[in-house]
Amino acid sequence: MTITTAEENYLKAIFKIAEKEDKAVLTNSIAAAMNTAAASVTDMLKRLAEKQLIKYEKYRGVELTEDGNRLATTLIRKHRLWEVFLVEKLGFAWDEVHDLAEQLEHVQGEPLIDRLDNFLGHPRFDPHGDPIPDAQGRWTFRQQVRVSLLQPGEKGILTGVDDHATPFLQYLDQIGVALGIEIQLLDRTEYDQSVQVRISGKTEVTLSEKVAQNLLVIKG
Amino acid sequence: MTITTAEENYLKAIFKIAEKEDKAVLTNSIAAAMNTAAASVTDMLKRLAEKQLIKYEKYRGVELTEDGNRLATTLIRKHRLWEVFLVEKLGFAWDEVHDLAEQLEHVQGEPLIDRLDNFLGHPRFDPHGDPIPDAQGRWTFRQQVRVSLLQPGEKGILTGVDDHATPFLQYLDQIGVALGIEIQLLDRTEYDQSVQVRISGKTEVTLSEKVAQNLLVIKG
DNA sequence: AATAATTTTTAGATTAACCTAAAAATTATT
DNA sequence: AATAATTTTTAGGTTAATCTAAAAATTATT
Ligand SMILES: [Mn+2]
Ligand SMILES: [Mn+2]
Ligand SMILES: [Mn+2]
Ligand SMILES: [Mn+2]
Repeated sequence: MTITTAEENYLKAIFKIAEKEDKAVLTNSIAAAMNTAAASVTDMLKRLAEKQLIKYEKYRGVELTEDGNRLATTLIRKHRLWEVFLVEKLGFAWDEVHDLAEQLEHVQGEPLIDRLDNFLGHPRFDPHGDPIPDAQGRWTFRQQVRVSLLQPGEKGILTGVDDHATPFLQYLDQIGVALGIEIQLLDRTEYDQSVQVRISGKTEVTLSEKVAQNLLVIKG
Repeated sequence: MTITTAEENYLKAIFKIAEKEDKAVLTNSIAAAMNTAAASVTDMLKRLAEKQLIKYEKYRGVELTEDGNRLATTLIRKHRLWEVFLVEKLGFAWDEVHDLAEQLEHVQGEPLIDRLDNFLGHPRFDPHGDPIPDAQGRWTFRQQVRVSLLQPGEKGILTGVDDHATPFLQYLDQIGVALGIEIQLLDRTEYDQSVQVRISGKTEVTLSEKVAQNLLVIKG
């Protein structure tokens, strides 16, 4: 049984939606995530169910089977390892790698990804701070908190971003925010919930609530 | 106008056939090279002609246009650069990389291949000794000769192999033949045209005519 | 509970890339 | 030149992946 690129992409989308909300994943959420018509999703769900990669009940939504989960996890592993390669080895910026990784993740061949992992030194996080499951599909969890939830005086190390879109990442570059830096919350403006923060113990900048919500730190 | 993976593969096949024989490339040669039915080739030729990537005259065969030639050249460049990456960086053997490169060559994105080329140090030849066209599509030519055509006493440096199949490459590994080694022809047996050669000034082995025909050296 | 709104599925098409079998064109042989 | 053999194209189908529009099922509201 062979699995297509389209099928892989659906499995990944289902995995990511299920990650957030723990109910069954509905047709429309998938359609939204994949930018396809709901009818196309129904079509694909039938095929995936046929291949035992999801459990599908008409009108009730879907759930990944163990096989489906394993495939989705591997795909995410591949995507994130390629992103590390593109940034660490080829020198791409963190806002430039997603679309390339979307293609590279579908290249088939187990030895390839194992050797790539080895070449990169078994990285546990990708350039956006997202965890990379290991060859056995195990995840690394971290206790992260949004900058928007810090109390004045509290600080943390930036370990992730929630929004991966180019304009956001380039904005962060511009104000000197990168993974690994220290962010201290100085003050919060009640009116719009914007926050003043100190970056790396030096620069002070104001971040909108939206920006602060997309920055994830480990406190301390 | 977007180009599909299948289209790219046809262009490459046409390029490679045209490389050997200088007449127009016929439907059946393409069908043989691609392992598809002749009718499928005709189908594709119409599409490629529609896109101005080939000049196609019914029953008369095809020729690449300038656009088609450029795309085929780029595809070969990508294929061979990825092969260098897989061998040099990931440690694959030279007989293991072709199928992976067949997939990787279709990953879209100009900056990717330029950065990869740079990362690899602008290699001019792939792991099988085949030339890698540069970013402008220029080829490096070398004056190579088959070991089967050497005179007794003559020697050369192995710079290429004509057959890329795994069994052949593994056989070469086994007898200690690799790119860059010196091969000296000691004697030829008239009966079956097999040759005795000295490898790296040390080992002596007998090569069948078929093997000797697939080894390319630069004399001297 | 009946009706309205929303979500999901079905029905029917389309496109790329393949296929087999039959027809047409070209090339080789008598 | 006529016939036979070969090559190529056309005709007609299939499958995966998409779409729009209509029908059916579920959920929300009166
Ligand atoms: Mn990504
Ligand atoms: Mn990422
Ligand atoms: Mn190859
Ligand atoms: Mn090669």
